[in-house]
Amino acid sequence: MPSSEGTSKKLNCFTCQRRERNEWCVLSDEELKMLDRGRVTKEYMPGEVIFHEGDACRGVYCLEVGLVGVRKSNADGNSILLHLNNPGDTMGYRALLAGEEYRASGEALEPSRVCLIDAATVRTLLTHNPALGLRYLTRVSQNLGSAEEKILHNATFSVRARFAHLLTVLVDRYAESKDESPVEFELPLSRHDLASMIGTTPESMSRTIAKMEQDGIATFSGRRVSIPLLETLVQEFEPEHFI
Amino acid sequence: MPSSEGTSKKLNCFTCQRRERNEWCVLSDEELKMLDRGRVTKEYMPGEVIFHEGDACRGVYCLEVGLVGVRKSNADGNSILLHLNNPGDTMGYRALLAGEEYRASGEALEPSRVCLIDAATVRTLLTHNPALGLRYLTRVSQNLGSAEEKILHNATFSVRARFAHLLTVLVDRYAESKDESPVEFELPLSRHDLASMIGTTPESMSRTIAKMEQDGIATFSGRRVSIPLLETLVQEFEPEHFI
DNA sequence: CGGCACGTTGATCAATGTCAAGCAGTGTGG
DNA sequence: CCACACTGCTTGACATTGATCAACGTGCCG
Repeated sequence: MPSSEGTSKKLNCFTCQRRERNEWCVLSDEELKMLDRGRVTKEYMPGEVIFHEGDACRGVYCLEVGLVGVRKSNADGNSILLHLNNPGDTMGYRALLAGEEYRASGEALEPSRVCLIDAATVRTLLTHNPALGLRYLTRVSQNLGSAEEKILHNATFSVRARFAHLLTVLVDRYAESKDESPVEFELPLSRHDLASMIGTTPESMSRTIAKMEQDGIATFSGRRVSIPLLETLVQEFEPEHFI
Repeated sequence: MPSSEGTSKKLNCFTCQRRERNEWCVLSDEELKMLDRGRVTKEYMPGEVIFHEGDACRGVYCLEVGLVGVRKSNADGNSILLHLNNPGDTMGYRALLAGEEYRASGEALEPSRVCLIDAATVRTLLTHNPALGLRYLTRVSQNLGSAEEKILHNATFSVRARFAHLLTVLVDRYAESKDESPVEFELPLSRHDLASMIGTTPESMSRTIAKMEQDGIATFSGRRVSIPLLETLVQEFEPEHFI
């Protein structure tokens, strides 16, 4: 699904629709010009790696079209899927801002178009426009909050509760409407990737799904999900022990 | 152990020894004056809460003396210990920078002296001195890296491996010297808190400790630990499967 | 003394990982 | 077109981990 909107012969940061949704929205025209000069756009097919854990930071990646998964793995070959990035999202900024190497890998999960903004350019923009830094400061601080939330979540919830939670997040992001019942939508992930998002195995994932179907929480057919009542799903991880 | 060094009759940000070790080191004299005006110092006994999860952010806390644990808990009453803060460390900046409420609580684990820098003051300093913002940007980005590391770590390692890892971290921070064998030092935490740092129960903690003693990894007597060989401890979480 | 927090230990059980097999769908080469 | 391999998913059997519940010892403090 390349270039659904961009029949634009010349793609650039000025005409980029996504810009309103990310940090670059604070840039002046002058700075946008600089951003555009520091940009290299590339297309990736599913499975292709955009940046790799351990690599020196090349800059900030800006997703224009597609879906990108951010993975992190340890020495034993285990890995987890930390984030899903949608069009408009930026990636790789953590490494740049921390002055480190990438500590996770970015991999296209759908055909994607990604712009790389050169590290030197981003650094120049950061010193040039303090508002950009503050913007990132807010963003990274919120990310840190979410990450710490996730640590607690993983430590104290069961696989089933974590999956229920993940499902509601996916509904929020990928379902057309979450107001009608049943809510139906297409999972953007394989079973394996679903499992690695909640830190479990594909086998446990499969069993959890089967059990939740039995309990009438949701029905699964391939990647198609139907949830009769969102409320029941939410109760899986929000115990309403108000007696 | 109050005021081990500060027989200074008048405690302030200029004479504060800790300042060199945190973000405030980038401030000018003028700005330091502002910092000092926005400061309120308070002492806490073990168990006392310094800031509380869910509270509106009052500012940034600066630990001068003592030890503070940062806890996060969920609706069911489970909780984990996210960080340990030592003199010179600052706390609560995540909430301020994200523009959120505190999402964790700070609790004195030892008698502590803590300065609170008023939120408005910090915000003024941030807009006034971009270097401070960049400093925090680096800091928070590194924290985010550690948090994501921890997510992977918790998801893929056993309780024993996680505890071994925690022990090496504690050795780094609290042992006099880690070059002599055996390494000996005093744990700054109760069994319960050790457990909540790696997301397990005190019972499992106890058993893990017992088993590691049997295996000759370390000996425990109350809070006193002795580690014959650091290398063997490290191997508990760094499998050297180079065959 | 009695109560209480802390730590340990035992017994038990549920949750989850591991290993192995099988099945459906898909593409490939003969 | 078929045989084959391959991948993703599911299922079963089993082992292991770790949580839970309960009991008990120890030291501390009123």
